[in-house]
Amino acid sequence: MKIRTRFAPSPTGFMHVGNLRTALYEFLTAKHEDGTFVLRIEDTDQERYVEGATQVIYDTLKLAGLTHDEGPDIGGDFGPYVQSERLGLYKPYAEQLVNEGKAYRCFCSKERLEALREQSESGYDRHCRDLSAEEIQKNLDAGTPYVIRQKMPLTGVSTYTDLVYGEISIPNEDMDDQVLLKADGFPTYNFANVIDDHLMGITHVVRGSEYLSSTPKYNALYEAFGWEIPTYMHLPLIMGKSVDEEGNEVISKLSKRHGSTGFMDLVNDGFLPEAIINYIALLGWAPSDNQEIFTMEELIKNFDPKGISKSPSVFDYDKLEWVNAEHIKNMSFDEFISHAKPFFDQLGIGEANYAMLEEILKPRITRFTQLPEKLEFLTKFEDFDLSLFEHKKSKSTLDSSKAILTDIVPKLQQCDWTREAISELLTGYATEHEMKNALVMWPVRIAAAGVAVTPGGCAEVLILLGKDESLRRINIGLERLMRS
RNA sequence: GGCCCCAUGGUCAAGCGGCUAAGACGGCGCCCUCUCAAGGCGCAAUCACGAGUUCGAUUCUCGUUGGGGUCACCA
Repeated sequence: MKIRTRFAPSPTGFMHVGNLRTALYEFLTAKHEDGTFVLRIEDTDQERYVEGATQVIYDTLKLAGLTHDEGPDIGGDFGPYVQSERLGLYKPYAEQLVNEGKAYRCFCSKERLEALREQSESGYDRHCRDLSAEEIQKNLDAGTPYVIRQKMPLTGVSTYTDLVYGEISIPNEDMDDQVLLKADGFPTYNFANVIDDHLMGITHVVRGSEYLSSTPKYNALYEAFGWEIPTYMHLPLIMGKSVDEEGNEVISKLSKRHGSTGFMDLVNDGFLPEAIINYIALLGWAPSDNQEIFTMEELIKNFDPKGISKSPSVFDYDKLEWVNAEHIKNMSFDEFISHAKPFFDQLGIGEANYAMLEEILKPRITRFTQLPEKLEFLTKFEDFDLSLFEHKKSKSTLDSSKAILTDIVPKLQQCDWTREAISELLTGYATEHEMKNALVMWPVRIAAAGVAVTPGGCAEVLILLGKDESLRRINIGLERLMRS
């Protein structure tokens, strides 16, 4: 039988990386076995409805490369895939269980339940579980609102096997008679979930470990209907580092206060979707070899639930940054340029120097959003501190700079403006005067760029600036040195 | 608090009764080098604690401690 997994998010308008990782593992579990990945929108919570939130889900999945095979937008044989369009479907199932004596109507008021919860620390007292037929009829006649609860076993232990955590056992007495149908006739989340998963033929339920202890409740439902229980795969949680009021570093479940942890936030910060996917795949899972950089195809091929760990893992921005840089380094020339072009355009950089830009920038950025800052010297040139000309390691001083620039400017004016020619000119000058390259390169680069740090060396800086601008800046620098 | 789960360096982690306890990120140092990166080399840093089982425990069992999750007519 083909594996079928589903991603069942609530449209909240925000896709947390934790949810995204769950979706990723669901996707990988299915695709590794050539199975089917289903998208189901769980939008039954009217109060939390957010305009356009469903679109955020589609956009995120598309950008992340988690393409679903069935879903509200593309259809499939098990629709509808939006829970709000399935609302009428659940009640008959609940009533079936009532008729079979596996569930019952509970007429208890919310006030009673609340009071109950306050005094006894245990759950519902099963007050309505054994009402007589007369009592039930009386309540029905009186129009008392009711919910439908499932009769849970009173004694014994429920056990199931999770693919990640192994055998999990829960004492039955700890399980409440769970509500299946609410007073408004709508199903509870748990109930709808089981019905939908069964009706949609879901074989593997992949979800966060917060469901570990409530899974026996789900199983009780499958059993009541005589349905096959799916394979479970619970995932360790993703944690974040933050600082508390006292300034101590604390580690807790990932949330908004841990910076940008939404997928779209990360993308806006310059992280590549494929790098984010790569990184979160590694959060809580390790391949059998030591591979760290993966394409989606490789993830699909290598994914194995055996490598999923049980303990929570901390989201590490530094490692994400590194993964992102690796993906950039693995890009082809065209890929690199297509990502960089918007920034180049913005800075007015033409295609002429693309080849060189790719070469010098690729190993120097970890995110494309750093491009404007790296190239800022091209458009911004102010009077800089002359001490920049001093550099111990190159043995560069104000005097040496003055002398070398004076010598070099006329030669540069005659020079062909190519990388090779400029390099040859400068190294040739150094050799001729028995100087280290550094001594002559340093002042030229500083004078032209006006900043200490540039991507690429002297020749590259001069090429990027162009002959006129380079000479203009170098002359300004030289004049300032003369005056000092 | 009850119940469930988890526990290897700062972080991600390999390990599955015998190892000098992998690897990666980050940190530090050196090399390369016209700056900064990239790259190369190296260093520091981990089995939470206590009992067992065993010839031998990071590995198996129990307990302690710590962490997380969960206890709705919310999803």
